[in-house]
Amino acid sequence: MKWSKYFIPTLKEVPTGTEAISHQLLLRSGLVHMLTSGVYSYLPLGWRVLRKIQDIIREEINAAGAHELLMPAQHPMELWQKTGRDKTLEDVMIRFKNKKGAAMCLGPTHEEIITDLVKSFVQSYRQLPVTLYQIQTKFRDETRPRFGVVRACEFIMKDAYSFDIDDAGLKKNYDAMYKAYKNIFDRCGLKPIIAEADTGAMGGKISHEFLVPAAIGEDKATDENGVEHQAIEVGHIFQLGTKYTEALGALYLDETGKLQPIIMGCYGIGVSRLIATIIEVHHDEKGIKWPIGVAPFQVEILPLQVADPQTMELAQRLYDELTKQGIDVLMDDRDDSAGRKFNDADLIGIPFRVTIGKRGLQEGKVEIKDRATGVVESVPLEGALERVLFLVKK
RNA sequence: CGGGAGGUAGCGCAGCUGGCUAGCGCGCAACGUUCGGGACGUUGAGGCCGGGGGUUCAAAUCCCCCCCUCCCGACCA
Repeated sequence: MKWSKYFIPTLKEVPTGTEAISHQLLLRSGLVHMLTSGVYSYLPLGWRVLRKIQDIIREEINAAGAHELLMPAQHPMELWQKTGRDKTLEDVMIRFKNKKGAAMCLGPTHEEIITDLVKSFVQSYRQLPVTLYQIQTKFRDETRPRFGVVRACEFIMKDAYSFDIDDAGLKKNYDAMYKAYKNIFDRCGLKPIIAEADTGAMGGKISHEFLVPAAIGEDKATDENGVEHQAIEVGHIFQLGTKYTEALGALYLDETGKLQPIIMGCYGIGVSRLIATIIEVHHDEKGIKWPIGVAPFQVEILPLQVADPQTMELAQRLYDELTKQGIDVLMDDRDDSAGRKFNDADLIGIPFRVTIGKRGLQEGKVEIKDRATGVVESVPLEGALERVLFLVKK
């Protein structure tokens, strides 16, 4: 991607009314734009990051044996009345009446919907277990949205639901998700503290929260040394049991021909919250330092003299070769001052930066900088491609 | 929902004890000079001063009501 043809509206100054570092950097690096409190657009660069995160989630959740689907965002209230959560979640539900006068809401979560769906198709123990998930927008009318996308009124969530014939099956699925979650957060460059937690309005007995220590955390967990941290909840998994399946009549016939309620688990990850959490953990005073797995681009090529044919020819060649190798490359081809291009590069935090300038070219060299470590190396032209490939794949 | 802070150009801000045509920096457009860490000069475009009502010869500025945003707390699947 060429910067001059792309859409990266960076901001030099810290926007008013922002406190959280991640909120400031999300806005300054042109990743998101606020429409109203707690409601955000994801700009091209931010959307790329979200898609990278979603790809990681899909890989790991699929590997845990779950199948992706997509459920509706608008729900009949009738379904929510059956579990009583029309009352317990009343405060956050965005409700409306459709043209026919039916009471509806925008889904704050999907236990009722998935249970109703599974009930329609599953009648026998032979059809179980099954785990389904989606990555979808949730709607919650938060009393107090906070810290940009950390606590938003509209946000992207990965929600998975497992259905089993017994507790042993649930435990197995639960453990598989637990492992998948560890892999996902690890690949996102996060090291969450995993804590047993209250099940709250979700119901069920056992649950674990995945908490990433960060200054703006809304939760507190306690780590293995007994030290309390401020932390952001990025994931939460629940062994729900039969709360929803009994309320909604999701039953199956067991081997003996007896009707039994399906045993359920649910597993959530705040996808859009992750982007902020990653920034909270990976940044410095100059900007974001994306972990390579979620970076919008892996390499930024920064030609300094765009009017110089030799510089641009080399930049273009490197761009083409890296792209051919499947690397996501951003080339800052703007005819702008070196200072601005360097500062923007630091701000948007692409992991590896290749600077091509007259100074280096006279010695037949280009400069490769690792954004995370700050290490700069000067490499000969002919070895540049190999070196970048090595660094990216490491 | 309780408490606090704020709303003036795309962004960051000044002006606010009423008083010239509403300013500054950044950004944006044009031209010229620059060209390895947010360059410089000249010219220019861009404002219902959050909205409504009131006081006054005169309101960004004073009074009343409303809206919006942020922070702390309560709440939080």
